[in-house]
Order: sequence, then C-alpha cells, then structure tokens
Amino acid sequence: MEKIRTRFAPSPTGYLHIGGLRTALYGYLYAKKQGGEFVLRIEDTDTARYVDGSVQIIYDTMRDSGIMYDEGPDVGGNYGPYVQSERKSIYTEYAKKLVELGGAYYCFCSPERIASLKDEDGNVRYDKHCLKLTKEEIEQKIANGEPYVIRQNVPESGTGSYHDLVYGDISVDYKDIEDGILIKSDGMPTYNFANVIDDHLMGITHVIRGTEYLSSTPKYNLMYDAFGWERPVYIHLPPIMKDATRKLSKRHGDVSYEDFVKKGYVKEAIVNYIALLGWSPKTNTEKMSLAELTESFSLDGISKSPSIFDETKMRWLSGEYIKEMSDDEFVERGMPFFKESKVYGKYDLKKIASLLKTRVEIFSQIPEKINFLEEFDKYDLALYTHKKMKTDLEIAKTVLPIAREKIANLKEFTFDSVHDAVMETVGELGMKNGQVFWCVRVAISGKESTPGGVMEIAELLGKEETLRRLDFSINLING
RNA sequence: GGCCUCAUGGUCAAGCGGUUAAGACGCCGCCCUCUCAAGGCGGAAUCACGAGUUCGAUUCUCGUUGGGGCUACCA
Repeated sequence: MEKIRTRFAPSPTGYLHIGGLRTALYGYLYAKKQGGEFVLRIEDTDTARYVDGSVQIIYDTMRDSGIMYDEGPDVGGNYGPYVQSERKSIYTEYAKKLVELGGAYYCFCSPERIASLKDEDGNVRYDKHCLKLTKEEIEQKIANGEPYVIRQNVPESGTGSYHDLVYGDISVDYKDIEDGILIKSDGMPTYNFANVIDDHLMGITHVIRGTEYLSSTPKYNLMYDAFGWERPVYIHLPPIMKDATRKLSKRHGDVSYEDFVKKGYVKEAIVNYIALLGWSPKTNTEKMSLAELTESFSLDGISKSPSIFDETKMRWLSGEYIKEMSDDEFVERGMPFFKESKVYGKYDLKKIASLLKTRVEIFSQIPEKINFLEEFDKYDLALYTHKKMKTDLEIAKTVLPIAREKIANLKEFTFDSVHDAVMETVGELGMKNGQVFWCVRVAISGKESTPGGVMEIAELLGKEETLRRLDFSINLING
C-alpha cells in the first residue's frame, strides 16, 4: 500500500489558533500512526491578508508543541517549494492545461458587469458569459492587455458525490456551484485551485481540513477528474467553537497556542486537550502524551458535531501534568514565573516546587502563591478567628508568646524540630492541635491560606525571619 | 434565500435496537487535615421536538426546531 501523506496548510494571516493547531495535530497523528509523512505548506496566495511574522509563528508553534512536519518550507523535501507564492508558475501552467481540457476558461468580465448579475436576493451568480468567447477573441483580448481571471467550468447539471471518512457520503448538485475563480487577475491562484494542484503534486493521499470545505469539495473533485488525477481521501473535521454560536477565531482573544503557553499552561496539556476536542479514544484515558495519542488515534473517534472549547478543563489537565513533574522539572519549566515573583533568588525553589505542585494548575499562578514569603506586613486580625479551628484573637494572644519561646529555644531549626516545638505548645496549653497550628501559621504568613503549613513555611523562612514575624504578630495583636 | 451539515448533562464525551445511558471537567456534600490544595468517598445533572419502522427506540427513516458551514479575485 502506498505511503500515507497528509498536510497542514495554514494561511499566514496572524497567529496559529487552537482550531488550526488541532487540524495540524490530527493530520500529524493520522500520518504518524500509519508510518506516513506529514507536510507543512504555507498558503499565502492572498497577499492582502498576509501578516508579517506569522509564518515564523507557525514554525515555532508546531515545533514547540511537538507536531513536527517531515517536509516544509524551512525543512525542505522533495515536493517543494512549500510556499504557494513561490509556485505561481506551476499554477499558471496547470490552469492553462485545465483550460485546454475544458475544465476552465478565461473571463474578461468587469466587476460592474458581475455586479449587474445580482438577483433579487442580492446574490451574484456568474452566467458563463465568457465561455462563449472564441479562441481568437481571447487571444486578442489578452494581447490588448485586458485584465482577466480564469474560472472553473462547472457543469450546469449533474451531481458531484464523494465519500468523506468522517461525514460519509456527500452530494452536491453542480447547478448549485458557481464557476469560481481559479486564477485571480493578479495572476495568483485562489485556494480553490491551488489546494488541488498542490495536494496532487505533493502526493497528498489524505486531505484533512475543516468542514468549511465539505460542500465545496465536489468542485475540487471536478478538477482532479479533468486532469485525470486520483482524488485524495477526504477527512473533514468539525469546528471548535468559542460558545454555542460562535466559532473559535482569531478575533476572540486568547485562543492561540502561544498565548496559552504565555499564560503558563503546560504545553503537553494544550496538545492533549485539543486532541480530545472532537475526538475520543473511546477509553477512559484522558491524559495522553503525543506518542500515546499517535498510538490510539483512529478516525472513528472523530465526532461530527462542533465542540466548545473549555479552558477550565484544559486548565485541569495542565494541573495533572504539573503534579507528575519532578521538583527540578517544575522549577525549570516554571522559571519565567518564579522570576516574576518576589522570592526569586532568595529561596530554595526546589522546596517551593514540592509545595506548589499540587496547588498550581498553570505556572502563572506561582507568584501569587509564594509572594507572601517576601511580603509581610499588617494583616487583618480577624484571621485569627476561625470557627472550625476553634480559635480567636484571645487564643492567639495565649498561644503565640509561648510558641515563640519554644521556637526561639530551638538549637536546630528544622521541619521536625519546629513540629516538636509547636506540639509542646499544644501539650503545655492543653489545646487542640488546630488552635495552635492555625495561630502560628497566620502569625508567620499573614495569610488565610498558604501552600504548606507551619513547618513548611517556617523552614523556608528560616529561624530569624520566623521569629521576626512572630514578634511582629505578637506586637500586632496586642495593639 | 439556496445548498451542505450537525444535534446525549453546563462543557468534553461513551453508546452504534433491549443498558440502572459509561467516564472526565465543573458544581455540591462528606472524609482526611494546622489553612489552601492534593487524595478518598458520595451526590445533583443529559438522549431538542413530532411522526413513523419495530414486540421494543438515545440508537433506523422522515419532518420540525435550533446550531454551524458554503454561497468572495478569503482560505
């Protein structure tokens, strides 16, 4: 059997959003699962929409996310060039060939004449006016420098049918398809033409793309047939939605891969999550590496209905990845955010990492969780009142001086020794553990909640700072 | 408007004629616990609607409603 070849063909019109990345991912998974090849092609035929720098973003995003292509503009391959704007002469050549084959024709109609074709609903439908032109007339007009486009010659009757691997059999009547423009007046091809030529020339066996092409595929098939080329296998993918009625789009804010990485999401989690948006392995496994996804990927798990992007679930998944990291890895990968925090350079980040791993889902949460280690000032005394812990300000007044002395007397200041000191306080006062621990923890943190408890915090702060904070708090509660 | 297409909890989803309709996120409760997490246990919540077909429809057919897409010298 021939080797599977899939491609991802984005337009460089800005950043690569989650929907596009998922299309790329499925193309990658499908090819890799079967030992095939995955190709990146840049579709930049619309010069007006081109955004500077976006090609680089595409390269970077794919590399960073691990969705790596075997062939592409920056890695080469035997089917290049992989950028459509560099293939202009190829399209011209094939367009002429298609004209000769009767599958397309030159059109010299002015925009004004096209506009005059509007029906009562305001829809324009080209009337094949220029199809009637003789070869001599066409040559004369071209020689005169008249601007022209090349249109596809779609049959006026009949039905175009094909089988999509996700959606099943699709049929569209040719009478509902217009003679679309294949080559624009600037000489560049439209997507409608370039995708066919390139997919064929690049040996693409399986075309994986969004459902927006589901109903226009018959007209592409017309071209494959006219050229006598084998039609590729089609796999159309349902859209990813922002909500029930809006598709995820570049206009809707933080939906690009790079934005999520900047927000501190674990990148493996982003890929993992989008794989699950519109596809199910049909098992109860959700956390999967790229290799595992490749292994279990199968077309029958692709759903036909649109799915809504749920950042909350992706966040949870990111947290799952973080929990499994070693302390070293957490420190390394969370470093940009440690650097943003106030504790950077002053504490043992590995120790902090062990406290943070179960408390953080995205790295950007790091600073807010640990800044209290460097920020300590007057706090609300109401913190000492906690019903469940059975504590209040009066109890704190009793507890803190004693705990302070026990801690001050410690010759060795360690997790265990601090624990012993606090427990001695508990025993001496005959209180509940919670009453003492709560008060001490509030006294050295000034926070209602902290990552870790008394010992963990004290250990990080060190004896001197712990005592300084205890003194500060004793002072504070005594007015 | 025409054409294509989709429809299981709030969200992602399994299901593919007979099930107590999985699982996950989120939410709520309990346990654990010096806080917050993590972890454990439990709970609420779904087959859009209407006709068929069938002994029996979430599952098959048709329709309705609702959503998405196409209908560009955008992809």
